[in-house]
Amino acid sequence: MTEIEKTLENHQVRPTAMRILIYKYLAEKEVAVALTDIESAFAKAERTTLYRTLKTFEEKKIVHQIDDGTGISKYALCESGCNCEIDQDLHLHFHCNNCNETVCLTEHKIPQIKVPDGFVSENVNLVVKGICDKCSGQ
Amino acid sequence: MTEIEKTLENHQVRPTAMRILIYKYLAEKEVAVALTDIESAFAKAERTTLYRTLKTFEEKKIVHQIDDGTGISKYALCESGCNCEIDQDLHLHFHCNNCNETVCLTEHKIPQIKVPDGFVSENVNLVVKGICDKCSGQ
DNA sequence: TAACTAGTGCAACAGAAGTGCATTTATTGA
DNA sequence: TCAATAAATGCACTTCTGTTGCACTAGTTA
Ligand SMILES: [Mn+2]
Ligand SMILES: [Mn+2]
Ligand SMILES: [Zn+2]
Ligand SMILES: [Zn+2]
Repeated sequence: MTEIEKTLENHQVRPTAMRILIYKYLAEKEVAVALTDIESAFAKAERTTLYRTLKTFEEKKIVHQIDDGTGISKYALCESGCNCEIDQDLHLHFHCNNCNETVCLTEHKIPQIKVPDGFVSENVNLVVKGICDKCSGQ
Repeated sequence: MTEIEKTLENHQVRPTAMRILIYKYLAEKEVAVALTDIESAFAKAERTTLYRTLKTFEEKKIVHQIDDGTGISKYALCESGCNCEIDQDLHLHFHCNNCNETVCLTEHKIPQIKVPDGFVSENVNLVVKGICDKCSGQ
């Protein structure tokens, strides 16, 4: 049993061939991926299967969904520092206006946000847009 | 010439009947509105007209678009404190998980966010989700 | 092995966003 | 004032993303 298979089972996800492939793909990418990205990477796979795999991964906290403001859902593996389970203390995301890629900045936590009286904050989504390290050329 | 007509012309938007109505609608609502909201408020109007009116308003800085993470674009009038023009110093938005409405918290500015070396921050989108003042009951 | 459960493939649908083009309305200037 | 021009609107259609229903297959369990 491989490392990936163990990881999946730890999250109560049965390690099917497709799931292992998708997990590998996500692990190799350093950026958040959209469903269509996976779709074009696995031309032979069915879109629905990929879709449901992502949903399962999300539900079982293997990946977290990212709303980067493009209108397209992105997904990235939850790593240490992700803290998806507790829905608190989340990291921020960076979307590059040049290469259009979105990355997790897991080491950058979202600061405490004050809201007016009467409002109850449950969670926070923070996306910084600009130029990423690869594109800024430095 | 009414106040609204003046406002539209100040932004280089010709004050047609439809535009004035939509502006009024936006001004009366305290929450951010989606295209479909306007659509149902003006049953007789054409969706494309409403769509293009919002685009024009956005382009001319009469409204700002809000991405609240629901996947549906919302729009709200730019007021003093909005600062859309300079794409900096923006306010945060609050999305209620109960009533599903999104409001501008114009008085609440987005704090300065640090990004890693090599990354250049151009703008920031911050959405707090939770329970709004009306729904929290206090 | 039989019964059951989970995963996959295929088809179809829904909603939002966007485009092309003809028609109507408003503006301009001869 | 009226023709030429430009802007706004209405209608039809398309694309894209996400989502669901259902039949079939593979895997698990008793
Ligand atoms: Mn992330
Ligand atoms: Mn706002
Ligand atoms: Zn980039
Ligand atoms: Zn509410």
